[in-house]
Amino acid sequence: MYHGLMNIGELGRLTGVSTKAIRYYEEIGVLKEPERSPNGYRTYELDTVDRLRFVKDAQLTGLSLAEITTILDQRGKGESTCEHVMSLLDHHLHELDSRIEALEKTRSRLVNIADRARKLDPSDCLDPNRCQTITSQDPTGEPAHTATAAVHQTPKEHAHAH
Amino acid sequence: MYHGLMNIGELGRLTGVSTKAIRYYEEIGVLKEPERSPNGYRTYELDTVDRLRFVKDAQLTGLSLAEITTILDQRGKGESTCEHVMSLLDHHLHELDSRIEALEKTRSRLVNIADRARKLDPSDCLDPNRCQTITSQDPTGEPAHTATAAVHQTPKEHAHAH
DNA sequence: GTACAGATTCCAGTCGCTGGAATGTCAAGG
DNA sequence: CCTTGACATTCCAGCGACTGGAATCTGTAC
Repeated sequence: MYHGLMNIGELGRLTGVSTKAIRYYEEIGVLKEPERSPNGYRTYELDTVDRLRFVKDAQLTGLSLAEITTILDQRGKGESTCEHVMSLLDHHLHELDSRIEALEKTRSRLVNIADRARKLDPSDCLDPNRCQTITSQDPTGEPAHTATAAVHQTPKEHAHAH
Repeated sequence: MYHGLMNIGELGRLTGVSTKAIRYYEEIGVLKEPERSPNGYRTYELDTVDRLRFVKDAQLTGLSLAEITTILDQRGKGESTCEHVMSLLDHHLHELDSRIEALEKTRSRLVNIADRARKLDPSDCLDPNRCQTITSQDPTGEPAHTATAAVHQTPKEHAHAH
């Protein structure tokens, strides 16, 4: 403990990252391969904690693991990457904005639909290939198929988010 | 054309869904298997257009294909599903809200970081396992690791969105 | 000895598709 | 008849960021 060496479980506990994820990071090159103790266990040094936390923080800002890896790699070569990081951040700020915008559009669409649904005759719901609740064309005349594209670019969350 | 039969490309053109996606929908049971013409081509009837458009619209509201399938299936059995749909919609409204909230948190975090970065000494950036720009703990004292969880539940969009 | 925790590997699955390869079909034009 | 080209078919692989499980080993405690 005081010697600054640990194996994967401890590293996971310190960083809040699952051992599965840690091994995965190693596999895709986010984390470099650690030393192994004679029994084959991975042994990490304390600074890996920092590294992993960096990864977590960078993810939090919306960077992909691939992008994080490029940052880490460039840094490893001793090059200043502030500008690199800044431009990535800028890029992601814009992406975030458009994602938020798309979600809000979806949200208001959903609210509209729910409102309309509450006023509908439930017996209409039996029509085999239509559902008033969802399918109905807006009386506002909004063309469903141009509006469609925007939100298509903002797919779903993964199932493991639960 | 006037007989209301078409093959997959035409269906795709009418709905704005790729042929790949259509076959995929069939595979996972969103669309039932169509008739085949003697040459083995799928032949769709006109009402499939409605059905596919329903799928698109339902996706727009944030429903997963699995959920859409349950709606379609229940409807096929002639059961009224308005309540079912409504509760799904309600559920997704809440989900949407928390996703938007998470994104906005991320956004403001990002803006903070960028602001702070602009005031930093670039030479600090060479420290091997830290990056002032990203890693630094907020002086506001926000505990990075509780804040972390929320956004972790809102993973990234897919690369094909471009 | 015998649990039990924790480590290792590999394989499969998630979600909603997309891309590509290898092959077959059909209509038009030379 | 042959070729060209646009369509169709199938299957296999991959994206991203993991998670879950199986089968197997290691290490410690009782």
